[in-house]
Amino acid sequence: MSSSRFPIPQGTLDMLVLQMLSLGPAHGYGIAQRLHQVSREAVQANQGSLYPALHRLEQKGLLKSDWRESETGREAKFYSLTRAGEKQLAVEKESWNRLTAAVRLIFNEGR
Amino acid sequence: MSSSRFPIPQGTLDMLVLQMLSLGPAHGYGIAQRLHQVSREAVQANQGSLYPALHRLEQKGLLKSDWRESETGREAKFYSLTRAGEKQLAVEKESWNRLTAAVRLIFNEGR
DNA sequence: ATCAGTTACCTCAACCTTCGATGTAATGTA
DNA sequence: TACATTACATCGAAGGTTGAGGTAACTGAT
Repeated sequence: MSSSRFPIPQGTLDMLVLQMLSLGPAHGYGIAQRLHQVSREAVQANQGSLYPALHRLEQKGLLKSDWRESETGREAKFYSLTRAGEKQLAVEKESWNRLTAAVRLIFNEGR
Repeated sequence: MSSSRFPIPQGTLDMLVLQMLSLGPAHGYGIAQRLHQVSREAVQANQGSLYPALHRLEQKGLLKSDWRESETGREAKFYSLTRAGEKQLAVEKESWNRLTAAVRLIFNEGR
């Protein structure tokens, strides 16, 4: 409630979704929960961002989906990484690392 | 040329510009140069992103500008941080740190 | 039986930023 | 003369996030 939430920058959500799915298949709602828990409440995936993200990732061939029964016994759409998705995750991690390294340099210059 | 450039995520450029100006006043072109040098060629600010960013930051009252003679003896628009800009920079740094910390958690979970 | 809360999916318009292209103009240099 | 650099600017296209709204089924409590 009170903790000021930072915005998730453009493109970052895709990477986080791919990362979550690298731990195994999950449905949309579950991905949001994983993200929330694993980040210790820091990341709160908006449903209005998450579902479109899943759709475009699937359309790009980075994910595939099928309907299965969820842990609660209800039908849910489970997503899993494709080979291309794994590769893309590696690429985006690498980009992220370069970006954060650059920002670190920028902040540390001129102490 | 060959080094694949990562995109600067939405909102990040503003923070980087503020940070550059926290080192002292500079004109747009100079900010781009500082960014490029300080980041060791990793960040390449697009002029089509940079000038609009400067304009909106000034409009928000985070920067102020005046025309002065540049190092090369030509007229240039020098920007400098306002008090509000300094505060905003602190806020955005804090957000950035929370974001990167969260992403680090997400990546490290499940090694 | 009803009400609230949770699980689980989805869509849409508004907003904002980045990108790449394009344009102007002055200076320096080969 | 011609090209690269400095230095400003604008514009449309593209793309993703947000917040709001909507559907539906299941659970537990009153």
